[in-house]
Amino acid sequence: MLPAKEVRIRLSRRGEVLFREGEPTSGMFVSLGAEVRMERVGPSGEPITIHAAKPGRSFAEASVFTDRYHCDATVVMSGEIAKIPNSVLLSGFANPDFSTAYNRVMARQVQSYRQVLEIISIKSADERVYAAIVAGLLEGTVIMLSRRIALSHEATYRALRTLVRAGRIENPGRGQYRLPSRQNH
Amino acid sequence: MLPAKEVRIRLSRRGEVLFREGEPTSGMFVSLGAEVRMERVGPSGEPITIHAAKPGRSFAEASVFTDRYHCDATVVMSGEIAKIPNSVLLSGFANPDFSTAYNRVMARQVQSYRQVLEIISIKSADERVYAAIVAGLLEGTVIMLSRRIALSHEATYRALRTLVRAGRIENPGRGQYRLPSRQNH
DNA sequence: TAAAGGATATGATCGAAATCATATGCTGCC
DNA sequence: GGCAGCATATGATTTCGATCATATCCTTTA
Repeated sequence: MLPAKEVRIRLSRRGEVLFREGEPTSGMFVSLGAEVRMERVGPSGEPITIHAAKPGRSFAEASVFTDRYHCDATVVMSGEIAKIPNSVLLSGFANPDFSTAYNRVMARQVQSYRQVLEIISIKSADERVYAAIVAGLLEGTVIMLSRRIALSHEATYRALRTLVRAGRIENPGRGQYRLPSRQNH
Repeated sequence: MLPAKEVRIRLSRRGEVLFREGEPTSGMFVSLGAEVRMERVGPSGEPITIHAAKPGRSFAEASVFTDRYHCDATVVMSGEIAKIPNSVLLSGFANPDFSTAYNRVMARQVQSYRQVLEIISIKSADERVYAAIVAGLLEGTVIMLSRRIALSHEATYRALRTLVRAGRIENPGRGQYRLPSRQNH
């Protein structure tokens, strides 16, 4: 739906700076394999992380609506990154199909963020991990899950163990966890 | 940009419920003068504030892509609220100007959720509260802030006190907190 | 104007998660 | 094959936020 030749895909190396706070905006990005951290410096000069974009996620979507980037974007894990120039995205809005599809993506994002937000608000580690598994957040390693739900990985492992012992989840093999197949009608 | 006659504007009174979790979606809303709080009840029955929509802000934007509302919306301050039916919004995507404007709103939402997510991931109460203030999340009461950043209000008050004592924020009056005006060149 | 309810504020105690520590299994790679 | 690095896993200790408790201030309302 977007002109493919306008979307540039580049391999970005760890340490590379995609944009800095205050620079004129040029476009939004979609990480294909890289991990990018966006941060601002706080009033006392300390870095404040705004967002950590992982592979498959987009970032700087608001670029097209503002004239300056409001944070720094640094590549923390090398990988490919696609860049969609402001002009391309803007002209994409003239296409109803693109507009609808893009908005669906954004709406999903909002929903998923709300869900994670809710899960993180659960105080008990056991219930938090359980809710995360129910929500399908256990993709990849346990450590990645633990970071997603703002819990130490030790606490996450312990919660998983507790849930297994309580029969609320299954542990078919080392490092593998899943909801029980509900034969229990 | 949208057919005016399709957009219903109503005066909503404090305490009125616009929609409840689980109800079929009928449309999204834009607050003109009202303040609306969206919350869900957590697993332990405690209210979790998802979003507090102030005058000029829209909410329930995902309505058009989902069939059920996922939270309760209650009017906490009387005022006018516009309702945009799903069908109207969908046809609005045919209009490039509307698509662009609407996307601006969504991009802002995504940005704000990401930021809150990062802030909640900060373990230290002091740093969490400080980051929240830097992010401009201290609107309304301290208790509302504490719920937004998933911290008990007692811990939030204590963190505020610590930050004031450390000179990182100012406390010009009871219940008032703000970043220092940086005369510190 | 008095009462009620909510926000602000802070002290005391407790428990759960963070942290530190250690060990093993697995995978990639030189 | 052997080493390095990372994920998995769990024990021990500590710390910090949750919780309970209490008091004042302020706004609303009866």
